Amino acid sequence: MSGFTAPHCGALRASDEGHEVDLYGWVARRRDHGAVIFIDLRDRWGAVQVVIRDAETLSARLRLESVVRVRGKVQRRPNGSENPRMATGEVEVVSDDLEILSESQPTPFPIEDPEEPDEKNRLEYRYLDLRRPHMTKMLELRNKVNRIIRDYMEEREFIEVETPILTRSSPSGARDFLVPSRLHPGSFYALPQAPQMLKQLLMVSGVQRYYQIARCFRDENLRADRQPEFTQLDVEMSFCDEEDVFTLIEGLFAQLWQKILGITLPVPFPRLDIKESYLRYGTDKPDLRYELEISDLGDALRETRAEIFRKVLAGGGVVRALSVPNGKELARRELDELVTVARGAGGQGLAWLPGPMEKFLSDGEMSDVRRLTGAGENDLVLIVADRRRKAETVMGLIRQEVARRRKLVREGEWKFLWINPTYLFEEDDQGKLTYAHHPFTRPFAEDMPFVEERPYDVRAHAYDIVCNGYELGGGSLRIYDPAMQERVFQLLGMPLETIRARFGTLLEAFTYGVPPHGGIAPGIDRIVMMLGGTDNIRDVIAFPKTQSMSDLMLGAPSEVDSEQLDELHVKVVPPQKASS
RNA sequence: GGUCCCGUGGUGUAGCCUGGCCAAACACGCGGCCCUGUCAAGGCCGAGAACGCCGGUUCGAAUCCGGUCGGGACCGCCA
Repeated sequence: MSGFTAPHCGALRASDEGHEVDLYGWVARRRDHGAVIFIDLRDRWGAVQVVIRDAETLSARLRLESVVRVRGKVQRRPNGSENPRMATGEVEVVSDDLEILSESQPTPFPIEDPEEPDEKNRLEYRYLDLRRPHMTKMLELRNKVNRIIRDYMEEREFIEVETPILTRSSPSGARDFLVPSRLHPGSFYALPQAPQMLKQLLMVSGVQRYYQIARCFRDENLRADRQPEFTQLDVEMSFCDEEDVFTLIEGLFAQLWQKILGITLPVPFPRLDIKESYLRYGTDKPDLRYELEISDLGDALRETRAEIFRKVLAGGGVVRALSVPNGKELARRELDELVTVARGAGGQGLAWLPGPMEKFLSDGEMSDVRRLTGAGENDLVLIVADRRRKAETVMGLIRQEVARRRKLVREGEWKFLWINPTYLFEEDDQGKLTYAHHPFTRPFAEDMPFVEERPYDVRAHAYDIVCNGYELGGGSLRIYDPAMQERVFQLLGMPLETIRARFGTLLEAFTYGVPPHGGIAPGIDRIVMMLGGTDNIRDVIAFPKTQSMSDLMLGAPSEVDSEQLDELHVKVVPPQKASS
């Protein structure tokens, strides 16, 4: 009998009673009573208890995590010895032949211990980390998500088209990973940050409904929810409007949540203007599982005697506040910790009322503050004054931190929303106009008449989908009208050569009959994170990298032979060591 | 580029703030012995770390200071 066709350890049930089986698996636990030994034999599907008698010769070699084959009979456990905590707990397999296929040394960390091993060890011995049942579940979950996505998209007549990994540096804003060309000295391929241009070209090709579970690469710094390579459900569709995209994606999320968690998500998802999101929540990916809304105190404090506030407002900055319910009971130590959070985000600090600032505020100002923030008797008002973006970032983090500390987050809720509309342009570091998304994002036609006077008020047909404080994806309708496209490039002040070099292919393609189109790209890693109940993207990627982008298991990146470099026409220039 | 947290036997932690009682404690694992029904099995015995690395302060450092390496969280960055 082949072990491949043998029954699964974790699948045995009372109905299998009496069956003679061969089992293959790993020794998960061993309980040695001398003349009788119990082992829990684990495979991907779970574990079952095996009873071994007369096993003197073997017992010493039955090490944890060794791979064994057991032949025996499935029987009901003796009355009273059933284990309700195991799915297979009603039965056991009585061994009459046991073979050790492969012995295991003691593992660098316990496989069965519910406690998480150190991250370093997990990543160095990732193949063992993945053996932990929790991680095996994550792999299975991710597979299930992919399958549901594929079924869903196929049912709606989308076709999956693969796009190249060796491609050309693309228009989006992240740093590229480059691959030197052997045949073209001095030239490089870029790994795709997203198949953006290709999926739009597929619309010109007449594919009409494209999707791809696509690997994307961005050479930017990592976060708990960001890896340098990640996977997107890349979608593009022709002849669609925003509602089509929303409906499609809401349906997909509803199905995922239904099929995996058994939860019915209310659709459609609410929509929130991005400016409003920044104002009220201090972020473009608000967590709506708690209230805590931020208020703007600008109008109330413009003339205040409190110099810090007045100066910031006079200098074009903002003053924002958050009322903490029953915050008066916050200890001074906790306030100091919040100040540390604010400073950690680059903020100047944090003021609070009632508090030391109070004496600089008039009665009228105090009552305005209370009115604007909705603060009651026992509430504490936290205040940040800074340049707008900084104040928003700081307040957003403070809001999160307060919610976490005060346990205001309603666990178990799923607060999906669309960030929409967004705006076409942003200000860059130099105060210049730049695109908020990418230069093909379709503006609201009705907003174009005032683009000269108020460019930052021009709305865009762009959207992000957000859940519980995570951005799960984003997309837009694309410009297909050459006149509109030209206008946008002109407003951005992009030189013709730059446009041709970076977007020439797409613009030319658009002269051959381009359907109006749009798309979106939900991040699969983050979706699996949410469904798997983890807050770390490494838990849903089989072989992830560390924060410094190393693969501790394989030892990547690594140096290569000078012959390889020569062949690629690449010369390494070591970084300048700081002189001591 | 910046801020913050962590680094003690194979593993997970305690000790570090308030240096000496710490060649370092506990649990799991590991080795040996006992035990026919356990399920985190149990009992007894045993091996195993000079406390990431380098330097400094001190009569004395796991404990204080500086640097460095590694892991993590965040800001910047990431349409």
